[in-house]
Amino acid sequence: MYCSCVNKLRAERTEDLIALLIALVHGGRITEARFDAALEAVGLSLPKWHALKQILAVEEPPTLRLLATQLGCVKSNATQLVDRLAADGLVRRTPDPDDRRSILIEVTDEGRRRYEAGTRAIAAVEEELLEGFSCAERQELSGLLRRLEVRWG
Amino acid sequence: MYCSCVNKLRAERTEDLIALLIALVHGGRITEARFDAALEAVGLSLPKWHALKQILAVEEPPTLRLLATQLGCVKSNATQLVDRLAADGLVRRTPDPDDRRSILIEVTDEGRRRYEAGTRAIAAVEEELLEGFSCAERQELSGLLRRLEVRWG
DNA sequence: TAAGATTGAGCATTCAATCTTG
DNA sequence: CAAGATTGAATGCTCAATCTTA
Repeated sequence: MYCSCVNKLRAERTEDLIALLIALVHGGRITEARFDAALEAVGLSLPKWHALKQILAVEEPPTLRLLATQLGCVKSNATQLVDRLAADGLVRRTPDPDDRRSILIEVTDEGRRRYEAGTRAIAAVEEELLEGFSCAERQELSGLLRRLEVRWG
Repeated sequence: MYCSCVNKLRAERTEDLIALLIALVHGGRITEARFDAALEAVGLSLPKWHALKQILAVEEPPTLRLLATQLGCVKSNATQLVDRLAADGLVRRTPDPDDRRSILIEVTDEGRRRYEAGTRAIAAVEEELLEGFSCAERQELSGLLRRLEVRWG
């Protein structure tokens, strides 16, 4: 018997499980909201910051296809995210000289400045959010989340 | 010194923190996606199921205002969620006899059946998602998430 | 036909403005 | 004017269909 929970009544146990996973969804959402609030001060959002991070992470300007893969989303989402970033003047679309079907995404100077300011804003919020957690607890949480992602991601 | 992490280089430590919190956001998202996939089979989504749960949780049909409070969202979101639920025939708007500004939200018979089917679908997915986690680990994760919510929520 | 990108429709969410009623 | 509800615009995401190029 792998878990002593089975001694509980079935209904209670189900409630506990729902509570646990709903808490995980909720925890993710409030974390995202905190990041967004911090990034708003520099004119970014978490998806926008994350996209800039991925574009800057590769040597050559990535295609939309590659960006979507890096972000773990569908192509059309990357298209629209780049639309919004371009409207903000943070990225630029350039044609791919090697394949006329593709376009390459470049980060502008302003985009790079914004990304760096965003990274500082994020770091500050992280300190605040994890303030009450010991190193062991952080590693525990990190390990559990990593296992979730490996199993389900 | 509350955490041995401080011995790491600043840059590495920041990366670890980002990784942890991004993992939390990601874990919440993939959990939500799994719930949504399971609920799709019964014609629901996680927000719709959650709304039905909250409406059924109170004695008297709640106002939109109360529903928004229960769901932890703004009024306009509750309005539109109820729009979609009503379009599906799962809830019904009725005027509040005590205050002509308010409307009350009632769950239809079909709505109640859908909610119960959704609850069974969710329970099945939960078993699957938490299969590899011991009771102690579940309690650990639950406790950490609860502390996050208390501190940030 | 395949692949890269875009567009259109829909869900879920927020904020700001508005309309009705208290 | 306050409060309840709605509407419109925006962000962010999905899927299905389309357009262009390989």
